[in-house]
Amino acid sequence: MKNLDTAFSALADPTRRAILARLALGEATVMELAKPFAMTQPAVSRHLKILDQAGLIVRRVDGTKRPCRLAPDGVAAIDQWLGMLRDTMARNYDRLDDVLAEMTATNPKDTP
Amino acid sequence: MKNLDTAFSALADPTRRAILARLALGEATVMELAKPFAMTQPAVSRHLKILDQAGLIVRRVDGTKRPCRLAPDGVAAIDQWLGMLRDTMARNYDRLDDVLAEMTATNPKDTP
DNA sequence: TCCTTATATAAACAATTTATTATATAAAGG
DNA sequence: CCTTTATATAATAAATTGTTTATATAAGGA
Repeated sequence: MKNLDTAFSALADPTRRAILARLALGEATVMELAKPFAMTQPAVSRHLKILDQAGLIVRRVDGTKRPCRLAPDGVAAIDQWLGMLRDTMARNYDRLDDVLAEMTATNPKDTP
Repeated sequence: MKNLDTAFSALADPTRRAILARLALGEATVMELAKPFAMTQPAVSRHLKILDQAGLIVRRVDGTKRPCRLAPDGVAAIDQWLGMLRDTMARNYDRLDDVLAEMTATNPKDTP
C-alpha cells in the first residue's frame, strides 16, 4: 500500500494540512496559497507537488496559473483506512473488554 | 494544533500503521509486535513511544510486560480532522461546482 | 518581440527521523 | 541472590525532509 504511505506522509506536515484546509474552501492558485504562509513560492510549489502525488489535490491549467483543488477521492482513501481501523477495533471490542476485565482482576491499580 | 501534528506524523510511517492494524485485533506486548516486523526490539519500542505520545495507543504494566492497545480517542481525533475537511468541502461543493462550470466554459480541454 | 506574471526545478544545506548495537532496568522464577 | 525475560534508553550512523536562493519555463500583454 504505497499510495497510503504517501497520503499519510503528506498529511503529516502542518503546512500541507493548512493548505488542504484552505482548499476545502475552494480553488486557489499557487500564489494565493503562498501568501498566508510565511514561506517562499518554491516551498509551496514543493508542498503542492507532494499533495498532488499523494492524490490529495488536483491541478488544472488556466493560462500561466495552476489552480489547485481538493481531490475528494484522496481524502476518501484516508477515511477508508481509518474506517478499517475503527471497524476492526469495534469487531474486537468484546474481546478487548475481556482483556480489560482480566487486567483489572490481575492488577487493580491499572484502572484507578 | 500540536497534538494533531504528532498524530498524523505517527500515522505517516507504514510500520506504525501496521502496528496499529495489529492492535486493532487486540492487545499485544512489545515482543509480540516486534516478531512479524523485520526489525529489532528497540526499534519497535521507539515506534511504540511515538504512538503513545501521539495518543494513539495506551500501555499498561503486567509484570515485566508492557501490553499495548489502541486508544480510541486518538483515532477519533484524526477522524475528526478529516471530518472537518470533508464537511467544509461539502459546504463549498456548490461553489466548487460553479467554478468547474466556469472552467469548462473557459477551457473545455480541462474536462475531457 | 520583449517584458511581466505565475509557477516549476535545481542545488545546497540544516534539521529531523529511523535504524542498529550496546547497555541499563526491572520483575519473575529458581 | 542469581539468572532469565521483557522492555527501555543512549550513542550513533544513514536516510529523509523542509527550506532557501537562484534559475528555468511558459503564457499574456504592451
